Amino acid sequence: MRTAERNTKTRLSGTASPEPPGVTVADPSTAARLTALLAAFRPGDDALGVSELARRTGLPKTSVHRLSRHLVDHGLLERDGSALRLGLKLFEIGQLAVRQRGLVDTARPLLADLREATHNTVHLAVLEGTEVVYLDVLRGPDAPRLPSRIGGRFPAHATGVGKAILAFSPEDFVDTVIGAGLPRVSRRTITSPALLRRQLAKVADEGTAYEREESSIGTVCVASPIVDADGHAVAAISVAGWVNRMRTERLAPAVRTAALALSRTLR
Amino acid sequence: MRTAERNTKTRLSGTASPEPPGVTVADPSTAARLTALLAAFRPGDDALGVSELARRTGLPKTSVHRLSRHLVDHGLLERDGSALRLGLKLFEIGQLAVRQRGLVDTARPLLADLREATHNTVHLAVLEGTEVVYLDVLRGPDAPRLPSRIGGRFPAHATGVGKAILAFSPEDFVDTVIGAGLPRVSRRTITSPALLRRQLAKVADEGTAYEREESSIGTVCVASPIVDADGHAVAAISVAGWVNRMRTERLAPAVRTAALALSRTLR
DNA sequence: GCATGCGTACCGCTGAGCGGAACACCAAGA
DNA sequence: TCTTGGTGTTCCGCTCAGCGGTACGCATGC
Repeated sequence: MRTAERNTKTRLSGTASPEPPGVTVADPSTAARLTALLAAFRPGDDALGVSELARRTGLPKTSVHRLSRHLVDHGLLERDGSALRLGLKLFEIGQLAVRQRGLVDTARPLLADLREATHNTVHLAVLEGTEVVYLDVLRGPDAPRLPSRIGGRFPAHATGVGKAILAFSPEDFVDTVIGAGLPRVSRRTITSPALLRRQLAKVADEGTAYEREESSIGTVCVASPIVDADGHAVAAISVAGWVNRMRTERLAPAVRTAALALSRTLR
Repeated sequence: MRTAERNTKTRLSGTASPEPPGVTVADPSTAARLTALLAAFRPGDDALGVSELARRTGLPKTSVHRLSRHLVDHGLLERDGSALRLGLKLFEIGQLAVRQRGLVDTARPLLADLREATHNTVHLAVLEGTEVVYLDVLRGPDAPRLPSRIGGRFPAHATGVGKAILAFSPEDFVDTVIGAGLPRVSRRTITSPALLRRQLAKVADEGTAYEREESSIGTVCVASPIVDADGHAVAAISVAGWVNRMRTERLAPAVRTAALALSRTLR
């Protein structure tokens, strides 16, 4: 085997399993190594060194060195001295990735209206696995410091948009998410499968999902799904704000209306 | 040689040059092939088929098939039936790429203020080669249909932000851009090196760059560079609007002020 | 001095990647 | 109906791009 199996020796755990702990790449394909390298960059950090990347990916330092040189040659990475950062080309391609869906462009004006009308932060998100990915975030004028970030991820069950999407997704899909576990994000996060299912049933009935300090203390949110012709959710929008300043029930109709309009436009 | 050299036969040009015309990949490295595949997607198009991708990249259909399967496995591409589109993971990584620079986050509030004050579309862009890449675009309420797009490219010499950056860049850099040619974008695009140099000198003197229907007929724009401690431009911001509705001279101080403030904040 | 971290270079082995050939499929046109 | 030309996909033997251990130069900080 060509993979860096030797790395296990440093953390000598008696794992007989084929996959050592960490983010180590099992798949020896070059594509796997390259994506691992790109995915090694995390929200917080700036430029990373070869050694740090090797540590994160589980690849030999030598390999990281060579691969990164290739990626730099093609603009996917950039050199800053001897450190590496994600290249602008990735940003360009990434923008195309969402634009392809058409969702962002179509939703933009409506989201802007919604922010204007509510003076709060509005979100557009899709489901990816058990998490939501924020495609667009328009911050309100007096918005709280929300954990949501364009391109950022968040556990679906802990967000309004997540619950809105799940409520309009096939049953077995919800099972998968629940089966994967409901990690606690804030003090109020729903971690009980039964409670979640009860809430989702209500959401499916009303068309709007509420979230009260389940993702971060001090904030609440109302969400509603964007559905396709079959009634399945493809995305969701939400309005979020301070728990003591925002009356979620009052904003629900606005969010619901915008979501319905968007669903119709996309059809 | 392993590369798809055979492709030249179809367009049998007597090129003895090592690089056949088109976007064909000369570099036989896997990284090159993978990036070529990702870069094959263009702003307009939605999901692409294997054959189309093979045509665009110059790679054998078989290779595209295999490579794309790998990329799909790792989330960089997604399958839609048998067609392929850019994956959401690329969007996520792409967002990190700009966030790493800190520019976007720092500029956001100021750009929002600028839009609020001017009621026009504001831009944040950096220089990449001979073109500018838009990192952020905040559309004004009564904005014209500008060709600028987040993540989009545009020839530097034909935009306000481009001229602002060039005016505060090392001489030899400007030479390179001019040497690469000044393609005409609109009827009013500056294609004369001498005229461009004269304008850049004025921009360097005043700190603001103007653009009058040089990128698209009907629109004008005022721009000002974000400079580092050495006085070199790292980016630029601009306000753009209708040619007959916007008085660029009047907005110049606002743009200049915002740019200076941003430059100071980033230092 | 001597660790310990870094980024980088050398170089022989080898299997992942390669792509031609052939496949099944689905139109549109004869 | 049988082409013809376009898809996407599978097979399989050859081979060179990628691999990674080893080694080096250079900063750090005991």
